[in-house]
Amino acid sequence: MARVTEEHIEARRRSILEAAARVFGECGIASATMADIAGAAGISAGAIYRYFPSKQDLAHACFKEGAAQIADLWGQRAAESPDPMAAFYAVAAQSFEDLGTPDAAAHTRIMLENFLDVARSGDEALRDAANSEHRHIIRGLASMLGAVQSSGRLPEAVNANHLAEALYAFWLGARIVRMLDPEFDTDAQLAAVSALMNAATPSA
Amino acid sequence: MARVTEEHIEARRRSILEAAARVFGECGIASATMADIAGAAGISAGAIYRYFPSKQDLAHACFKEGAAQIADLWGQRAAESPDPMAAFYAVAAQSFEDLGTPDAAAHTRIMLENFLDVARSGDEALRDAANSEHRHIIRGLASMLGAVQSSGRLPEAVNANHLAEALYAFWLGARIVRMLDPEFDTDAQLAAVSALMNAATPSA
Amino acid sequence: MARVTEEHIEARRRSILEAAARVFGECGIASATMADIAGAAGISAGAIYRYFPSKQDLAHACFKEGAAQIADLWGQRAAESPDPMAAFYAVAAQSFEDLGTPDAAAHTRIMLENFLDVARSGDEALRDAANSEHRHIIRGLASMLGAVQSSGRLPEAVNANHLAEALYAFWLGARIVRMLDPEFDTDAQLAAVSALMNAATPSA
Amino acid sequence: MARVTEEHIEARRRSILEAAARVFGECGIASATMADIAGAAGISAGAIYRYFPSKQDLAHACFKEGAAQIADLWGQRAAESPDPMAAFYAVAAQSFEDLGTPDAAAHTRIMLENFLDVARSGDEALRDAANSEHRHIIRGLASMLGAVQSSGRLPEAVNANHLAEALYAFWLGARIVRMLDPEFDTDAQLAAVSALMNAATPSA
DNA sequence: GATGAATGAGATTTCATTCAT
DNA sequence: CATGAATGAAATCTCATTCAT
Repeated sequence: MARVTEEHIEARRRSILEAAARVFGECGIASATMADIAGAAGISAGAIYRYFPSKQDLAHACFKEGAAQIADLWGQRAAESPDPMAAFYAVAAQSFEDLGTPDAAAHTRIMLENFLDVARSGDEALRDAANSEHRHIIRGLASMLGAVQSSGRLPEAVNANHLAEALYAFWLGARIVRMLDPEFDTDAQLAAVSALMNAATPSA
Repeated sequence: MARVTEEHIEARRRSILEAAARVFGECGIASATMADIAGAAGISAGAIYRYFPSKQDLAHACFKEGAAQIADLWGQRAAESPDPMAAFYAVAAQSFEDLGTPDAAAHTRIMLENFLDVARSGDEALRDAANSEHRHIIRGLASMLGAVQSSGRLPEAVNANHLAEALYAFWLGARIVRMLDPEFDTDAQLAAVSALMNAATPSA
Repeated sequence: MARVTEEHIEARRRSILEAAARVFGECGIASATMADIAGAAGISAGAIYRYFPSKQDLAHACFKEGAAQIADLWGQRAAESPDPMAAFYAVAAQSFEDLGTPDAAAHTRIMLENFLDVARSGDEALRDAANSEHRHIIRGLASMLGAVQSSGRLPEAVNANHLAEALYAFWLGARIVRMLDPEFDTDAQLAAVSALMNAATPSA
Repeated sequence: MARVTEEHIEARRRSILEAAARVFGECGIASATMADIAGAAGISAGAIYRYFPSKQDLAHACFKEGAAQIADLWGQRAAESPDPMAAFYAVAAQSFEDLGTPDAAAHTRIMLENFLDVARSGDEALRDAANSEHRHIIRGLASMLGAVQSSGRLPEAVNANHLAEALYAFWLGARIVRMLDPEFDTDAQLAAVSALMNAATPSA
């Protein structure tokens, strides 16, 4: 019985989280009301407080959820792809494409709102948490690029770590522009970057 | 205090705008109160309404102010620099550095909030306005890169327009990461990108 | 306090309505504050908004309540009285007397304020609604007078419809003067009108 | 010089009063703003305070202005008409017709608002002032009817004073209904009342 | 004497949160 | 456990009124 209840509780928690992500993404954290979220989750407003102590906490949980999904995406693709650079293109292309789906678009917006919150709160811990997300992805990218460089397909003159950072920044910026402008042609941009890297390859 | 000079009025308007940018940047548009802004501007809350019809309008004016400053920066640097690529590095380096100043940091945050607002409102007109900002800068970048390509310092295999878009996305993403992580080494990233482009230069 | 009975909710609605009528009647719709009404109803100001979407709507509901009471009074008396003219005197005397009670006085004031609102708003629909109230009562009066005339107790030279309108106007005007001047002797006036009608009766 | 200034001041006072009557009549005293009135009078908001100590006082002055006009109307017509009853019809018909003009309509609305104010304020003095207006007119009407009665054209069984009150109430009520419903046929009502009085005349 | 910018005191309305049922 | 009615603390915005110019 306890087992079942526990699962039930977890399921309820997830459904609230999903409803919240949908609503926060749509309206923004500040504009969304607990009643909206409760409605979207099919429960009463008061019930939410059994699962999350406050609206703020709920928003935070939404962000962590989204960040985890992104991290998964990078980690998984990187692991399963034999060609490191292909992994980057695959992940980037995938996440750009995902922006067309309402859920991923909502997560992008929540992520941005969270960045703003973190940037504004002087809270070092929050900042560190957010930054470690970036760094985690960047580290993955850097190790890919290191492998590429070792295989001679990236000139030694280029610092792999810094290029990884630049690619991450590109990926983040492109997601944002694409969020606003669906015609922003991220595939073509990826192709241009790819072409530039190929051209820079000595033997190519 | 009637019959005040036109300049006085304009100065008051500017001081409200600056106070608003400071406060909005610090707290976020939704959390900032008109009383906060009035306090920062050294006037009463009601007085603001003589200059801006609503909080929404005030926020919008702040955003346009910031966008205009950015546009100026790109336009000016591009015009005064003999070497096109140097202009990009200069603008990028300048704006990354500016993020250290409270004003520029505030404008970056306001810009992001505005992006979110625009993305959420289905308003096509708002969206177009925001996108034309991006495209304006990208066009400038693209013409720089076109010149670089004509002079043989960028392989023909790389599409200059798409690379310009990618560089813009990089610049936007880097600003955001840097906003969160002051140690994000944008100069080194610029150097890496620069090195990559040099390596790709045929004669190099 | 969830899962409250339907009756409880309806009772709460009524208590707000009564408090509002009391306060609106006392202070005027514009001067009365939602806090005043909430205080009179023994709840918080915010709670009112669960039952009425705005102050405007609350005021409108108060007016309709009062109008319904008046309409009831006319309809009921007319039906139960065998002698039509006696019904008019009874209704008029009753409503004049009621003006002494705080509730009826409040409703009279609210009615007047509503008349003003309607007269000022160019809204045809509002105007029609208000006018149909008048016409309903006048129609009742006219049919009474028609019966009187048929029985030979009102000269044919007098148009029953127009006299009904005049009596209605008298009734409305007398209510207003009496509202201001409690010594305005409406009973004596009714007697004078009655005497005039009797004198006009041919066979009398 | 002093003379001219004094006249100038009086003229300014009047123009403010007229503008206020227009605006108060249109919007209601509570909704009208001092800025609206100032705009209508072609001066600044602050300037009004040189002529009237407060909005409340200005509203009161407007009411007195309107009351004086009505009193003039009754006094004048009564004096100049040889046939007393004809005077009543003339005044009534005139004031009903006037309701079509914006100024008279505005005054009617202001009068009603003032009635409400007076009824609500417990102020005995205000109440007495308003009531003496009524009584003044009623007294005039009563003396007319007394003359009619003396000449044998009104049965002794009818109390002239009370009938005068009833006619006043009719006149007031009819003005209000007509204000809302321009098709309310006050002339026909007057004719019906007239027919009734004729029918009641013994020798007729 | 006139102006109109500024103030400051609300008023309506909205919600996150609590807690009786 | 869930519900949703109620609270209470803002926050935006409006104006009558004042007073420096």
